Formats: sequence, C-alpha cells, structure tokens
Amino acid sequence: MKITNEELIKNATVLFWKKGYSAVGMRELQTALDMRPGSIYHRFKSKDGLFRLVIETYVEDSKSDIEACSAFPDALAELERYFVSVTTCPGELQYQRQCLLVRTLSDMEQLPEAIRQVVVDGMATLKSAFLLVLENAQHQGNISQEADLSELAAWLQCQFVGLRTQAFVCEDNEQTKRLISRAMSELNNAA
Amino acid sequence: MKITNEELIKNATVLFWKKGYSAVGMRELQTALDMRPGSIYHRFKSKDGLFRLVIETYVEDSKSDIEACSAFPDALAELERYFVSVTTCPGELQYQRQCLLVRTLSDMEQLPEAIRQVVVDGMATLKSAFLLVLENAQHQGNISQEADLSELAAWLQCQFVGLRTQAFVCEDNEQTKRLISRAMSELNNAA
DNA sequence: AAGGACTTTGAACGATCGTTCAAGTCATTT
DNA sequence: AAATGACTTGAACGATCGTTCAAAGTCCTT
Repeated sequence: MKITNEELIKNATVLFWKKGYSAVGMRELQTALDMRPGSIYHRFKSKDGLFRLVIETYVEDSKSDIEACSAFPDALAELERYFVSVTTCPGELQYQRQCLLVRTLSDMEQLPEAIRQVVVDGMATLKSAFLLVLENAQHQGNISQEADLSELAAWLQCQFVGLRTQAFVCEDNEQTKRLISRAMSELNNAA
Repeated sequence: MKITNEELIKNATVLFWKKGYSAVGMRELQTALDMRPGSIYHRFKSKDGLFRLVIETYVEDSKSDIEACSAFPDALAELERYFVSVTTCPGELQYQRQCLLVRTLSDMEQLPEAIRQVVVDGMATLKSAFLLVLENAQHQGNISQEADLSELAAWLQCQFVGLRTQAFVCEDNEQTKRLISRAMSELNNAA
C-alpha cells in the first residue's frame, strides 16, 4: 500500500468530475489509478464506495474553501474572489467550473440511496458554509442586522450554481465576472 | 405509422428527462414507445437521432413558453409566473424542475459533436427568448432605456438555471417563490 | 388478385459493463 | 527457513448495452 487513499481519490475525482459517475468505467479507473480490479475492490469495496469517498472529499474541500473567506477582513470581497476563481479556471481545468455536486444530480437515479443522501447533505453543507461567511460579513458591518441570513445563504447558493453552470457553458470570462460583481452588489444593496 | 412522431417524442422526452441520456436504455425506450428495435431505428436512425429530436423539440417548446410572456401587458410579471410554474411543478412532474438542457450538460462527453452543438445552441436560443421578453418590458416602461439588455438576458438565464436547480434539490416551494420574487425585484431595481 | 413499397418484427451480434475469486507476490513474524 | 497475513493480480462471469437484418406483415396501386 505505497500510494495513499488521498492520492487515489484525487485521481478518481478528476475522472468523475470530467465524465460523470456512470460514464466512468472500471477499466478507465484501473488505468487512471494504475490498479487492477481486485485491488480497487479490496480498498474501496465497489465503484460506488470509491465514488462516495470522492464526493465526501469534494464536499469537505469545498466547505473549507468557502469558509476560509470568513477569515478575511472583507469576507464578501474574498467570497467574490472565490467565485471568480472557480468560474474562470482555464483550459484543462474547465470541467471544474460546474460544481461536482450539481453535476452528480444527473446521476442520482442510478446511485444507491446512501450516496444520494451524501449528495443532498453535501448541498446543505455548502449552504451552511455560505451562511458562515454571511454571518462574518454581518459582524464586519457589510450586511444589515435585519437581513435574513438563512435566506441569503440559499440565494448565494442559487447564484453559485447558476454562475458556475453559465461559466461552464459560455466560456466568456469577462461576462462571468460582470455577472458575479452584479450578484455581489445586489448582496450589498438588499442586505 | 399510426402514431405520430410528435407523440413518440413526447414519451421519449419523459424518459430522457427523468433519467438522463445515457441512463436510458433502448429496451426501456422500446417499452415506453411500444415499438421494437427495428422500428425505432427505421424511424429515428439511432438512439442519438431520437435524443436529438427530443432536445430540439424541448428547445422549441421552451422558447415558445418564454416568448409567450412578451404578449402580456406586464411581461415581467408574466415571466415571474412562468418561473414559479416551472420550479414548483408537483410530485410526479418534479423531474421537470431541472432544465433538460442543463441536465444534458452532464452527458455531453458521450454525445456526438452534432448533438452537443444542438444543446449549446439551445442554451443560446433560450437566452434570446429572455432577451425578447426584456425588450418588451422595456417598451412597457418597466426597464430603463439605458439598461444593457443583452447582459440582463444572460443574468436572467443564470437565475433561471440556479433557481431550477435549487428547486429540483430542495423542494421547498415557498422558499423558491421568495427567491424568485427577490430576483425579479432586483431586475426592477437595477434596470 | 397481384405487385411493390413501406413498415414492423424479434432473435441475435459483438462490445462493454461492474464484479468476483483462485492464485500469486511480498514483507513480517516465528 | 518456514509460516502467516496483507495486498495484488488478471482471467473470467453473467448482465446489459446499442445495433443489425432477414423475414413477415401491412397497405395502396394497378
């Protein structure tokens, strides 16, 4: 067991993110991970098991990235920078523009209930991460005390999903940035 | 040829919308359309060919639905009603909350280039439909003359995608309605 | 009634899917 | 050096995939 699970999951994530759960075959995974079927099944139990780890890891990482914005003096400005970085990642990383959780929604039908729950819970987790950022922005005086932060978090996630999807399809980084700054100024106005 | 193509496509659309392109097997289609493989291939050439018709029909229908809002005295109010109706469709129609084009983005990797183009073009077509509605709203005096309608159309599509995805996952119709009316009031403020 | 064009049938094809498992490798313990 | 246990190997399994095609059926024209 020379290679860590962490590393294997990272490689598997690339594949699942690019092609989606059902389009990734075990043969492809065998090549990408440089493992034979038996080994993969020994370590991860099944294709589902590996995918579950991929999703769980993705949620944890995304949660950290979002929550990290809270630590900055201007949390909202940092959040905007995060939005931009995620929606404008270049060339070979373009597949990352679409949120992996949203991408996985299309495979829900053929995933076991347990993993479906992980996906849905993951969406809720990320919404909570947005909420944390908003709370900090409120403490920083950039959001009014009366604002309904819980609804604003849902609104932010909505923007997050929409913007990433549009960035994924359209590839016009400048327009994406304009849309992001529009969303952010709406956040300042309304809240 | 007693059953019209139109009717067959309608049935196929349900299946593709619910499960996604790759998850729908020919056997399933055979059952749903009550046709044997030879017939399907004779009429539609291939699974791809049938799917292409499904997408093209979907785009035309959606385009009509959106553009129909233009005809009303208050185009924006009608657009809001359309957003609500699409994001709150009940129980057995819940699969329709997620836009079929957005859903299909996840299958792009395994679709032939020709159909990928149909999907991308379809997104552009729907953006144009939004633009038409905005132009009418401008004539009606509900959007300022200085507004950049082209960018507003992109913004609207962004909202459309985000809201439909969130409605698909969350199922809380009341929150969805609040988010929609928030988006619409932003449209009135900023433009 | 016969001919001909169009449409439908369903068994079968090769490819690929996720998964299994007996056998093999290798490091550590006795 | 022999035995133990953990991990890896890769051929093979049954199931399902999209697709094909010769044969049968259907319907209009003559």
